[in-house]
Amino acid sequence: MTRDMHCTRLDPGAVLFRQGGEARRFYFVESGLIKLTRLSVDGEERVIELIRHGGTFAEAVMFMEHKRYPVTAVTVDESVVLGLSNRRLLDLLAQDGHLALRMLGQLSMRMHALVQEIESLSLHDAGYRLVNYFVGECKRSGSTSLTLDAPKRIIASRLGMTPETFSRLVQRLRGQGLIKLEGAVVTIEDLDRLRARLTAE
Amino acid sequence: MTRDMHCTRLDPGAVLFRQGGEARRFYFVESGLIKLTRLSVDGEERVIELIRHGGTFAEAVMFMEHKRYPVTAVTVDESVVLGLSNRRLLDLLAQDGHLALRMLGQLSMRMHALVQEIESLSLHDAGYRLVNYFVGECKRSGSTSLTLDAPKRIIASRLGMTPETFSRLVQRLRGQGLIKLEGAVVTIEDLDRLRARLTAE
DNA sequence: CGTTTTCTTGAATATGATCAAAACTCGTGG
DNA sequence: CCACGAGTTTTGATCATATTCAAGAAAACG
Repeated sequence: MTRDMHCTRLDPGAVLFRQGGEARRFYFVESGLIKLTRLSVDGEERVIELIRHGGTFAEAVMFMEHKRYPVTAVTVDESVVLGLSNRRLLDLLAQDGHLALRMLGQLSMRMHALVQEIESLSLHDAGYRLVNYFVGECKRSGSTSLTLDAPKRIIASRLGMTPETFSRLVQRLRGQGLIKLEGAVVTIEDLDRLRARLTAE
Repeated sequence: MTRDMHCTRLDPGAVLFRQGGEARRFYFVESGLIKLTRLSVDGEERVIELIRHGGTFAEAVMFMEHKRYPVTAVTVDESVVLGLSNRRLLDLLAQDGHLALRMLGQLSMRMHALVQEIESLSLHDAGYRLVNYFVGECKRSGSTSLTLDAPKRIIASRLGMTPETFSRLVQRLRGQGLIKLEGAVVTIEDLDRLRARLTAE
């Protein structure tokens, strides 16, 4: 009926919104994969975050005075997203007193992650960041292997390095017998030795 | 009476809380200057944010499940801060429905800044970040000069570079007649030419 | 298949870090 | 007022990491 809530299926490469555009709605990911990117003046693109099933994004912007998206959102895989208008969100917040607290919690987690990212970028080298990513993904899934669910060049950008560097570092880890790589599946061979790199060195 | 709200005067170098510590309260800065830093495993420190008069910090953490400070807070100058307990904040939120929205707004701004920082770190070089800082400070104050209100080594860390690099870059800008430096006061000589560096190059 | 994009590998380069030492600042006490 | 010492800043020389450019291999796509 109203247009303040709508569910859409999107092809890969579809643009949900652009950095700097007026923020009218925020999104919930039903399925698929969305990349949030930031463009520099000279057109370089950096992936800030990857959003998967169950994730929300752009919810933060709704509460700013100048409602402009700070990032561009583009689908990586075919995705189904639920969009909610600014207005609708405010209604929901009014109805449910706890929702605001839950959102504050969400944003806090997000901020925490961003702070970690900044630390990582300025205090650690690319090798560290890559290993940290592998170890982190394994911890999340509880498994000893992980699937790169986006093109490597996207992951590389997400980790703040070029595809070339990413490739070289992966090769090196392979050469040291720490990981195995079959297509998009990374298997950790020696998790302990990998973890050790994050503390010592 | 209760200890859920207290105002303190602090000498320079005082530690308000440490990264990883249990988050019991958040803070409001009456006067002075606070640095929020992040420590890497090998003890390197990176300044994430500088908080001045009127600023709040650590308010985000209150809403997370694992309430642990993600940064360390240390006074740079003598400062007066107001501390509010977790409990007290929740009371205030219950009383004032709009407060939650205002806080969401605050956090959004903060997140926006962090995203910008990540972009800046991965897409731009140190020279860009320095100029960007100068231009940004001037825009904020409306003036054509700015005072470095913290030791240069702190500013350098905030900008994600070493003191040495900071010093060298400032010298270069001076040599090009773009800025003037007298003690801690930076005067912009040629704002247009400085701004031009942020777009082109 | 042919075409396009992604990935890998190599060589050269550059930016910023590190190490080291000198110059400067500033507070303290003789 | 000057000397001293701790901390900060500047400057120089060297070095390392990651980027860039280029080209070939592999994979994805129609």
